[in-house]
Amino acid sequence: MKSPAELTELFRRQGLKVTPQRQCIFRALAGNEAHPSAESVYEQVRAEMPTISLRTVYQTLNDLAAMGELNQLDLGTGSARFDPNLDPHHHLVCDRCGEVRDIYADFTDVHVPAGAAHGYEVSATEIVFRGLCPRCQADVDGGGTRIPSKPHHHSRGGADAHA
Amino acid sequence: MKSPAELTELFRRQGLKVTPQRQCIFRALAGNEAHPSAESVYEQVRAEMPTISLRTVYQTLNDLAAMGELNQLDLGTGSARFDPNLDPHHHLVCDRCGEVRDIYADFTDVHVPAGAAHGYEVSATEIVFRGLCPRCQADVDGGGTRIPSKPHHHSRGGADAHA
DNA sequence: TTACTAGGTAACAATCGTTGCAGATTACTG
DNA sequence: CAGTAATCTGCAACGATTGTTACCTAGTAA
Repeated sequence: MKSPAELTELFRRQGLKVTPQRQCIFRALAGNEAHPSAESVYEQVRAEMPTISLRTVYQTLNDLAAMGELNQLDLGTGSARFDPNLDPHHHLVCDRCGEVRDIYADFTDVHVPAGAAHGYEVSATEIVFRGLCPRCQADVDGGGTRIPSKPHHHSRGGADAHA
Repeated sequence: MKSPAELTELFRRQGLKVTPQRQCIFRALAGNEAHPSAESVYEQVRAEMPTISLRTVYQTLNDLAAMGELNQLDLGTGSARFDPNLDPHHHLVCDRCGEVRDIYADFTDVHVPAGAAHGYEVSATEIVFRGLCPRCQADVDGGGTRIPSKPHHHSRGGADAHA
């Protein structure tokens, strides 16, 4: 993702206003490798701007995603995750706490076998490795942060792992 | 997935009762390659049992998934999808209508590069190819079924594509 | 067949994540 | 510095899924 300063300029060029709320969100995302959920960004931003609304966070995150400055991921952790890392990469997800880590590797040879595409025009390939993070391997029964048994619902910082 | 008859026996062995509702759901899933959502299975089953509740469908699908007789997928289409196909395979998803198709190919060489696992114990690898199904390629602006993701609401079996 | 009982079912409410709205507010322009 | 359109905030609304509970029934023992 671009730097807060570059995003500021980009927003202006697009006729969008650069509000303190937005700048604060830009800062919260800069270099953020935690793949935060909207709720998580909200918590972080709220430390600096206690009156910001969750609605505004969603709004800005969606705007950034629409502009391609942010990737929105749905990894089955119950809520959308936002990834400022725009380089081609894949993910490693902890089935228990929902932590997400980036995986860099050349998987350009992974493609739909000829004849199995069913006429689809494939535009993206996503590879997700699932398993247990080291912390959860040790904490198998314990009370650590956990993804709700069944997918969907709840976050409370939970999805962002024991980060 | 096992046949309705085999599932019936399996449920009995587990001390679970085999009700007409469950058998109806077993039948709805047998050989179903549409990767239906709970709502979709509900619609299908309701044609035969108009009084069945959506709650019962969820309950049974969850039971089947817990027993490993069904795979629950979260492909970012807005709702969970259930896949009776237990053979190792991957998926092709239409970004517009949410249709899902199975892809069989040997991707056993796809793995987390040594040293990039961050200590994770990887238990599964999921590959999702995203793009546009042939129908949506032609129907780019039209009023065909669409994933509700961002736009307005009102769906009704929407996630199951123009099936 | 009949009565029993562990489970199941249906209907309803609640929860979580996310978005639609409406009125108050403010960043940018002239 | 004022005008206007874009934003912000708070809250209601929504879709997907699960909790609760009061009846109901499949499977079984008698």
